[in-house]
Amino acid sequence: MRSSEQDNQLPQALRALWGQTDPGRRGPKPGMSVRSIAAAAVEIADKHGLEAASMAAVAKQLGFTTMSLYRYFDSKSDLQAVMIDEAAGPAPTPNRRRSWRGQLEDWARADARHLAAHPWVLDVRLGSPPTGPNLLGWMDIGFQILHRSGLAPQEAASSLLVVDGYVRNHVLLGLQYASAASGVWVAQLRSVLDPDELPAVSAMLESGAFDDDDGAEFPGDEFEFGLALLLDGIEQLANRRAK
Amino acid sequence: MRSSEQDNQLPQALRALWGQTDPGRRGPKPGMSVRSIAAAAVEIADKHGLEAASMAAVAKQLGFTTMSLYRYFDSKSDLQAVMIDEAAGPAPTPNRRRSWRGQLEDWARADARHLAAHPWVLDVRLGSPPTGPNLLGWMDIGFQILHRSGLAPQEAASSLLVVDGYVRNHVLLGLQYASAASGVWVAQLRSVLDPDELPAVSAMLESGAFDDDDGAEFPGDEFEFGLALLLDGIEQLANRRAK
DNA sequence: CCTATCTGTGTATTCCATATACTGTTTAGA
DNA sequence: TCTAAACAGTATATGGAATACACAGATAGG
Repeated sequence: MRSSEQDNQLPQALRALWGQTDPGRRGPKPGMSVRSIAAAAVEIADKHGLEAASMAAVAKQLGFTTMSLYRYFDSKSDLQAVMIDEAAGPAPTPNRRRSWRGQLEDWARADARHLAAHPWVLDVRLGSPPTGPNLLGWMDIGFQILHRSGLAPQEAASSLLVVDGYVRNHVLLGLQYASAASGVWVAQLRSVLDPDELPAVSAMLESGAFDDDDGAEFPGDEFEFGLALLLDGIEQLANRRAK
Repeated sequence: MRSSEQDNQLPQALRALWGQTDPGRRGPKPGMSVRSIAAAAVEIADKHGLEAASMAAVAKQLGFTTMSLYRYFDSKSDLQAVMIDEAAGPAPTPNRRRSWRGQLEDWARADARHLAAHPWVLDVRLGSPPTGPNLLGWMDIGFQILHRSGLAPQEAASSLLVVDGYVRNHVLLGLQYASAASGVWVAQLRSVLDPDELPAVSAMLESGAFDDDDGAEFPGDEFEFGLALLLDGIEQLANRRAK
């Protein structure tokens, strides 16, 4: 029981991230910090996946006991919320020379690179929208860019979510389809698929559209294809608004 | 060790779904089936979330012991793969009167309704693309629709993935933002945000773009907005192809 | 200086996925 | 018809996870 008044507060760990530290400091100084713990957890997740970042593993990495972490985080899911913010890092600054569309493309590519570097981020299921400084920083930059496109606030918000959603999904699917197991997947399907029942998928399989093209840089052509699709749509809307 | 020859096979549970049953039936008849187990698990997940669908809980629901399930599934993640297929159900048949664009809209809306009915589906992290009959059925219908748009196979595949990704993300965000906790989230942000550092997010907050509009039907306007954006892009591409 | 307050520890609980060995059943083949 | 192989479901055990709770020592405000 921390604050019995109104429990609509942010979790303690998140408040710490925003520098909100209640001054009543009596006992010993903390030996760790919310950020340092999250950083250790990120390191583990980067190396061995989200599952490996258990409370015990993180604590061990820092040389403390498992339970010590609970002085900083109410629960593991709070830790993960901060991990995500930590992994995101500060938002990229847009290149002022470029058009809003170009800037939004850059934003999306940076987002994609970040997710590709920390794929486990996609495994974390948050119960609420982001509340960490870094993630809100990304959001802020995105809104700034779209603001200049002339879209109404509502539309800008929706558009950014669409772009972010696209990026997340693309990276996720990329991990699923383009992995080394992709050839395996195609083979598995072939062994089981009835071309009469699922003609379109079968045809797609034969067309080679699903075949491995690894060795491609990231973000690659597929990514740009979909992104352009989206931005076409947004631009069209913005032009309509401008008239 | 099941088949030591080539272990690029589908997991036993998935093969069972496709009716591939190796005939050597000697012992007693199975008292359950891959589908019935998955159905029970879906029921639990629908009611109490994915976490509640533990092997023990599912087995208990069916009146068997935990370990009995391992006769049907090699691992829990296999179970979840089948759960997703089970929850998806058969793909919707497109309305032949509508244009391909209209049919694709319908497809996306059906997808959204399905996900909203089984939100836990979004929590399942699959290591590979779908391999179940129902999900491939959805895929097939989607490809059929896009085939009629005149897009090349590669483009059709990408486009469908983009649409599906959009739907998934929209539902996910919908659960996060539009939940009853949304007002809470806005309040939390207000308590912590510095309008000088994050001007665009702050402005967005004040503009009311994030305020609760629950009681809205699903899929709602937001959904249609983004979907139209996407389809505009796809249609443009298809027109370019048609020329 | 002393005591409330805070940090980190030790221990225990509960839940989970899953390995392994076992019991009993069915049926193919002799 | 007999019998042994193959199979269904069970019992038991292991190791790992999150986290509750009570405590030991440190620190600083009064």
